[in-house]
Parts: sequence; C-alpha cells; structure tokens
Amino acid sequence: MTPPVAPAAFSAAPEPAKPGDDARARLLQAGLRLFAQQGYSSTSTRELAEAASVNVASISYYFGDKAGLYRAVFIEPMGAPEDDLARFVGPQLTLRQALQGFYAGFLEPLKQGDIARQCMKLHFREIVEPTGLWQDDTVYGIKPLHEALLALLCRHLGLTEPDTELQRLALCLAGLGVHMHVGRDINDQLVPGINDGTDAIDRWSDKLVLFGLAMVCAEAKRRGLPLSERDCA
Amino acid sequence: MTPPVAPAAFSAAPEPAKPGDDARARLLQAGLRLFAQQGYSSTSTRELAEAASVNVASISYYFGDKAGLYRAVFIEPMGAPEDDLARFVGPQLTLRQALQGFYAGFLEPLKQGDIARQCMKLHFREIVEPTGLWQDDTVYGIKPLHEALLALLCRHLGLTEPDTELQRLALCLAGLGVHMHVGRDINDQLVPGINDGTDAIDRWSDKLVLFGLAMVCAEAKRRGLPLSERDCA
DNA sequence: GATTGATTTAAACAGTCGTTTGATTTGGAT
DNA sequence: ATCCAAATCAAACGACTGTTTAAATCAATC
Repeated sequence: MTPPVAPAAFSAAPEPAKPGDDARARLLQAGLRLFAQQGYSSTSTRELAEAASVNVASISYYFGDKAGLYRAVFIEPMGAPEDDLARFVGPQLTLRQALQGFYAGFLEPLKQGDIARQCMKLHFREIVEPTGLWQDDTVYGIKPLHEALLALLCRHLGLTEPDTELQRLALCLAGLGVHMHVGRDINDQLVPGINDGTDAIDRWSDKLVLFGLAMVCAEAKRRGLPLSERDCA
Repeated sequence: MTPPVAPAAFSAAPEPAKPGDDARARLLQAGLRLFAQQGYSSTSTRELAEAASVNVASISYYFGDKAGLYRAVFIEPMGAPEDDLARFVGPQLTLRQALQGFYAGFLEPLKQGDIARQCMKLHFREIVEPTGLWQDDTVYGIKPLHEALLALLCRHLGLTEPDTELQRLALCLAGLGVHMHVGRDINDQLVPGINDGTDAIDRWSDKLVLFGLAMVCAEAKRRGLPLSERDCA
C-alpha cells in the first residue's frame, strides 16, 4: 500500500523486460528513453507502461503521477555535479588543461552507454522546452558551472571581476559543448557518420578544446592582455 | 465551401484580435506564437482557436488540420533562403566579411519584432524535436547553408575538398549561431539582461565574428596553412 | 427581396489523455 | 494453513484531444 522510497536501482541493461525485474527500475529506464527521445508531453503514460512492461497504474503507484516519474528520471541518475566541477576548477591547471576537463565533462557521457547519452539529452532538452522543473536545476545544476567557468576565465585573463564581454565568452564556450548534445541529430544528418565510433567523440573533444582556446585567446588579444605562451602559441 | 489558398497575409500587429480581421491571418499569428513558445504537441487546437479569437473549426477549414496549420506557420513567413546565402557567399569577400554576413543572418531576426524571433525559434526547435516536416526543410533550408559554409572555408583555407575536420569546424561555427536562439532563454537566466536592447545583439554579432574568426585561424594554424594577415592578425 | 457562395458557429463525434478504483495475485512471516 | 501487506491487474473515470457536422450568419450578386 505504501509506495517505496526510491532505491534508485538503475540497470544499464537494454529494454527486454525480464519478468522478475523490478517494475520501478524498468519504469525509470523506459521513462528516460522515451522522455529524452520524444519529450514530456508527447509521451503518454500507456506508452511508458507498455515500454516498461508494467501496468499503467504502476506509474502513480511508484511515482504519484507522470510528472513524478519525469522528476525521478530527471534527477535520480544524476551524478553529483561536483564531479564535473572538479575536472576544471583546479587552480594549478593550465588554461588548456582546464578546457580539456570542461569539455570532457560535456562529451564523456556520449562515449558511455545509451543511458548517459539519453540522460544528457533529457537535461539539455529542458533548455529548449522548459517544464518548470528546470528552474530548480538551473540554480543547482548549471549555474555553478557557469560561475566556475567565469572564475576560471578571470584567473587566466587577470581580471578581478567578470564583465559583460566575459559573460558572452563563457556562454559561447558552454554553447559549443551544449550544441554537441542538442544538435547531435542534425549534425549527423548534415554530415553522416560524424559521430560514429568512440574516437569520433575524442576528436570532437580535441576540436572543442582547440576552438575554445582560440576563443579565449582572441578575447585576451582584444583586451590587450598577455596570456601564457604555451596556451596561445 | 472551398477553403482559400494562402494569401499569406501576415500582419506584424500584436495579438488583440480586431473583429473585422482575417481569421486565417490571426490563426497563423497565434500559431506561430504558441508553437514557438510551447511546441507542437503541447499546443491544442482549442488553445490556438481561442488565442486567435476564431472558432475551432476554422483550423480545419483553412488548413485541413492542425498539422496543416503548423506547416503553414513554418513555411509561409519564411523569406527566400537565398537571402541568407547571398550575405556571405560572395567570392570577393574577406573571411571576416563573410563571417559577419553569416552571423548577421543568424542574429538579425533577433533585432526585428517578436514575429521574426518566434519564427527562428520555431525552426530551431525542429532541430531538437523533429516533427517529420523537418527532413524536407533540412534539404532545402539549412543543408545549402552548410554546404556554402564549407565552400567558403575551403576557399579561404586553400583546400580543394572538405575533410572531416573541416566539417567539424563548419558545424561548430554554425552551432555558435544556433545557440544564440535555442539557448536564449537560459542565457538570459544565467546572465540577466545579456540580450536586452538592440545594441546587445550587435555586440553579440561582433563577438561571434571574433570567435568564429579565431576558430578558423586556429584550424588553419593546426594545418600549417597560411591565412591572410588582416584576418588572423 | 431572393439567391448564392463563403464564412462562422455551437454541438457532437470517436478517441486518447492521466488517474483512480477495487479486486486479485504474490511472497514471506506467523 | 493463516494472515498481511506489497504488488499487480483489468476496468473504468472524467477531462481533454483533433476533427466533423449541419445549421446559422454574412456579403455580395442578380
């Protein structure tokens, strides 16, 4: 009678539902896939239930309602956001190393299984199509990333405080990474096979670091600021 | 009895529906706003009808069905795509001038009224959430832009044919512009007021040209290719 | 004023939506 | 074997979906 309270078991196995499986976990799995694929409002509860091989009532039984399932799918599989931060905020890192860490955080999920990929897509979908849940996540999710990026740029450019132009630089640097996720399908349609294979992601990563570095250096040059030789060479 | 065949009247006036107005035009106007704001499947026919101050049946009367209205909203207000192309394919243009024309095509609609803004948002929304209509528009809409951009880069980098790395450069250059539209709301939330005012768009344009130029130059340097002094200085 | 065609209207259509109900099955503890 | 709570199920709920109907209104023509 009492719905359980999120064991958060999240198998990486594909879709074929084993009968002894946990219904809750299968709902999370199907929800992640379908919500990421076709969005919130285009995905019906019956479609979710069928994909997870459970009864429709299981959704409200385990998650209260459809929105509850979405919330769980959105939040539960998220790793601690500090993980991403730690990759590029180290004060001892060069600018290139920091950017490598920054973009690795963006692109690494693309190399892992479908689950991580879908998870990222679901999150970035909220940028384009806010469901309301986003505003919380903005504060606790990407806002710190943006602030950290700003601090990083200030440090390497020798600024005490970010101005508007530096904000633009930070937004463009992040936008480059975001576009790898939201524009993935269209990129694949424009240049078929551009994302195939694990090494393709690595080469994307190299490119983003190269371009990101060039953008930072261009901004530094525009300001007439010096920047360490090995970064801007 | 016979539904008319698209006079394509598209007033730039705001929402308050004048009684003597054309129902078809008001439906197009409301459709553009609502579809761009909340997507196709989240927008109901009754919501559309009420926003346009017309009867629900008018949708099927003028456009056949909801999808027909969406298609009309998507296609009709579009200027000839050659307009965007002409801004940066001129062989006499410097790389900087070409990029200025390229990004101006992206950002100029942001300076015009809400209608142009919503129109762009609607189109870019298809990148994230394809409705099927997109595949046609891919071929006749952005594919030529991508090809033209590739040709431009080949010319200035002295390449006879685009390779994979050049494709990545082109996708990143375009991604910078796309992100100005799809990430507009989130950018505004991260940096409030970053898009306020007409001059803000112009400064965005300058920044994108600066960064795009830096990316191209970085790629040229990576290849060990020479690039005209005044562009890469 | 009568006639005609275009347009608008309220009402209804069948289907799907998210959610709830109450009964049934399950599996382990007593 | 008995019990109990967790879990699952088919069925139904009312609200909303996109679309259609047939009558009503309008504007111009004869």
